[in-house]
Amino acid sequence: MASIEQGAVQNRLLRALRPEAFEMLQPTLERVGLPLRSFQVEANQKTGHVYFLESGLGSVVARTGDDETIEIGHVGFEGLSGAHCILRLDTTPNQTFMQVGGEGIRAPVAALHRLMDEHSPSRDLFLHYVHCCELQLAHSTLANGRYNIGERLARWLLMCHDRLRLDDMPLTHEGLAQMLGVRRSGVTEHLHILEGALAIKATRGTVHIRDRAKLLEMAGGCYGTPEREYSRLIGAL
Amino acid sequence: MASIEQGAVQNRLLRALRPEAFEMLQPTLERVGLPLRSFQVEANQKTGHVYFLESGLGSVVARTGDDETIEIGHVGFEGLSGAHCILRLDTTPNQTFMQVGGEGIRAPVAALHRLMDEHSPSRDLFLHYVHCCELQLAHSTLANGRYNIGERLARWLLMCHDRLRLDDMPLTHEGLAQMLGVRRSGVTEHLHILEGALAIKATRGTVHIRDRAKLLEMAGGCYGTPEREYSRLIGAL
DNA sequence: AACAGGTTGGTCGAAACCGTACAGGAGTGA
DNA sequence: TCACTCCTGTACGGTTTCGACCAACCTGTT
Repeated sequence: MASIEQGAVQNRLLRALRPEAFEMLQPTLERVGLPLRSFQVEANQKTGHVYFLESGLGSVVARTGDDETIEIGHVGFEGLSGAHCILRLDTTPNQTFMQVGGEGIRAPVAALHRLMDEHSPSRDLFLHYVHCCELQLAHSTLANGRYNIGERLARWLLMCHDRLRLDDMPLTHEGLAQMLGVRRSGVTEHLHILEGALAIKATRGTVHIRDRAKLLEMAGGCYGTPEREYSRLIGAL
Repeated sequence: MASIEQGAVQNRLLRALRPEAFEMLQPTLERVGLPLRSFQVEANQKTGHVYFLESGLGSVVARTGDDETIEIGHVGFEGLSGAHCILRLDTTPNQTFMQVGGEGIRAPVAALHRLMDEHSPSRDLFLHYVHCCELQLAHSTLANGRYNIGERLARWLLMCHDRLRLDDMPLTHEGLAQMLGVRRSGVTEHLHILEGALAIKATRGTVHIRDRAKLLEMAGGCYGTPEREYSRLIGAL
């Protein structure tokens, strides 16, 4: 296995590590493929590795007692899956899987903990990342409670666009509906509205971002705060 | 100021500390009153103390760019306000204030950090608490996205009941509406339904819990997961 | 060329929820 | 006692979203 150099890494958390910290982690790192619908974290099962995404999109999903589900977190090259490990937990009731396939770099949880124990700037970096996730989640709560489908959809597409860095995003209406927790045909309808405003172009299995500014406008105040906090604390994407 | 003894403390986090850890914190602790609507955390302003609640109920609220707000967290004697400090941040865009007045014990943030640095079981305790907050928040997202007002109201009353340990809870329809992010009259209507089911009795300014089991039933799967995780990780209430 | 499976477009009535408004009651202070 | 404020009950029309459906369509496989 070729060794992994910090300069060649896409993941923003790995990049944000100081070189000496990266060196500590480096021997334990391993590049892995992350195919569509593969799981990085299963509910209530011990998590052995954290996955620093290089490409693709991961979704963290929560489930209630009566099997309702919704997306509660979004992971791309700006983050990692398995954030509960940062909080010294080996299990969580939530699950994480790839919504859009990609690849990543994984590290054993023990190596992450060693780094956090021995290097406080790195510890703070990861803790701050947890805070960003929490903020993102807070704004999902806000979005679900106070905004309509059109605004939430625009927000979701923006968040996805941030993470995939592709104008052609491989997404289906059905997938979007599951993430947003709404009806599939509701998504279809609102995609048409966004398309009518020339913000996007939707074709079978893909959503093409045509005018990001327009999309921002249509998301209202629903998008933004967590993103600003991320760039303040961890760095611009 | 009389010194504070661990045995006499109501707060579950302070109680869960090992005695030697409590001793480290003890000289910095200070009992304070927490009147209705007082703020413990202001948005984007430096937080000097964390507040371990002894009684009353705190609400963490998020706000979007266009001034929509919603409750994203609930704090009572089981937790503390200022959880972002555990993540080594001195500010957060969210705010925390007392929804029901009470009292608490505050500690300087620096003392909290010292304890977390020098005593890893305490560090883990606080990190686990952050995880519980995150989980609670995740389920608020889920509730707002997938459950109707009646179920969300029942969930909120249960969470409040857990934290206040009072059957007569001082709450107004207006206050509930703001927390849930719905119309005031929607709350009135659903309180009547809960009352019709003999789960509660609502009088001016108070909601009386009459049949908690009934309330659990009416909340559906909307309530429970975060609470179970709290008792697993930190201890039964 | 036919087929199967996944994806999209669209419809229907029903239900939930909203914004707004107003009136009456309960508590509070002058 | 009166005036005032806060809280609660209730109503209205209008909008959003749901649940359930079906038809059409695209894409790769047989």
